[in-house]
Amino acid sequence: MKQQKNVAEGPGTVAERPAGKSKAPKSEQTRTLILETALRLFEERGYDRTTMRAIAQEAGVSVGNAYYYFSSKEHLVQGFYDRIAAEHTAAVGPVLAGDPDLAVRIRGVLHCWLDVAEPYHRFAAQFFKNAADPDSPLSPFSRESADARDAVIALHERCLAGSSAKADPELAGLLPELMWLMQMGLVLFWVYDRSENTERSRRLVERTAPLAARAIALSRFRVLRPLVRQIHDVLVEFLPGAGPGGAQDVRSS
Amino acid sequence: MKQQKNVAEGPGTVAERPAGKSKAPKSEQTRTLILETALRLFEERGYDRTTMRAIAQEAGVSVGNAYYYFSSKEHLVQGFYDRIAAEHTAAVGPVLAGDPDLAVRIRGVLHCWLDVAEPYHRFAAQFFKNAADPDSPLSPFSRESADARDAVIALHERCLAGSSAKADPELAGLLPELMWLMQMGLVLFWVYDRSENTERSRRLVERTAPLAARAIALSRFRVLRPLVRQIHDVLVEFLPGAGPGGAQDVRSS
DNA sequence: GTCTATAGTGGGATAGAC
DNA sequence: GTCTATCCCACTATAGAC
Repeated sequence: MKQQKNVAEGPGTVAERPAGKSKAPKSEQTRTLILETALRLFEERGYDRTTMRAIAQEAGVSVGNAYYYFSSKEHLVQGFYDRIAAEHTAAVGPVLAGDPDLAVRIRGVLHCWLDVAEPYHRFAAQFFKNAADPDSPLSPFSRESADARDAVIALHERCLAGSSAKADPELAGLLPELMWLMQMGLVLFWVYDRSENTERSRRLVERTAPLAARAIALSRFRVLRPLVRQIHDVLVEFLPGAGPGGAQDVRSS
Repeated sequence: MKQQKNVAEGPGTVAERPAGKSKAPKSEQTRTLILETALRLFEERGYDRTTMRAIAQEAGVSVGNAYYYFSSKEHLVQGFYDRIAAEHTAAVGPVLAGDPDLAVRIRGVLHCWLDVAEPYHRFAAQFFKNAADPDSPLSPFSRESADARDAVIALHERCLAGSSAKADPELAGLLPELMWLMQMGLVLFWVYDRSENTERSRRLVERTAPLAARAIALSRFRVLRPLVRQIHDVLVEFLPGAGPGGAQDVRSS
């Protein structure tokens, strides 16, 4: 496997430019081709064992070209994020339109995520360390992830809004973000989950969803008033969106 | 601080030298030299920017030799773990012997950790991604970290045992582990903390310690009985030590 | 603006001689 | 146990072809 060897004129993919007015964005095609190839290889052989060389070769482009579109190997993963988020949003529709019982709704949303993410579990586990890097733009707390984060939060907002449960009014506004945090916890568990078909993650959802729903319902009880207030204050101070200045970057300012 | 350091087992450890002449095994010397050099450089320039070549050169050995003693760059970090744990245990003594108020005790234990860890913050932030890798032996959930984990849990056990607070009896046995989880959460926050002198992490402790203490105290209330029971069951099923079979490896078995 | 080809840098890790 | 030499890979640089 010396580097001398090259594709020796790859398959005549592409070639002819449509003469005239065809606005076929070739760049977009190439970009997509590289991304799809990368995600496929990631899924097949894992993140670490997929080299940029392999991605380029498999896609029939040069390494330089791959870097032209994606400035690092990590950037390829943003595509994975987007895909999973889109699939989750799509899959969660029936749940949000269905049963108003909060426990059922929470369980539904989280289960949907597990279903959508299942095929990528191996890849995600290998890749996770990169996402956990505080300096990485791929960290869920990074400024670059703010949009994705907000989308998830909005989803949980719909989940809560459509439910029959009533929370403490003071706490209510923070609950979507709190649910986002819960989901992050689930993702963490899932990434470490080695059980068959990530059964344990599913079971965790099964057990914690009703628990969360009950805790939310209980938040209106008088005995709990001081505790709830304390929790509220902590959340306001330390959660991403709610802090003073509404910081975009969560990294402890 | 060179002689007392006996870190883990290496190639030349414990070779039952019928002393006579107390000659420190050369291998152990080399090993220690490499480790100390590495930790110094990590602290000075961060994990990523410290190359194995630099460590070897600074220690006056070859790269191959460094790898002879530490099979990867990550393995050098185990020494860092041990050191921080030892320092924390030492520093926390007065707290455990002091005020029986639970909030004060929890705050004390966590603040101690922040104090001890402070000098390593830069390094830890850079290194964190490696520790977060589910496959890494340095993950807090790995089998290899079980001993360190148990030590921390034991510490929280003393923290709770010496307090005047009374928790729900069913929950009480699980609290030390729950506190470990809380501490892991703090570490996570701390690693992402970019504030001056990690002030925000300190503030988080200040705010959450009384909250945790109150929640523990409230766990005995009648209204909360079902919720507490649910929480108890979840913890039993999903926490490291308590599960069926008492799994050592936390990775969702 | 898109893309190829090639050469090179630097770092983690390893093989095998001594 | 220790070294030197080398591998492999992410990533960069560049010069030019379409």
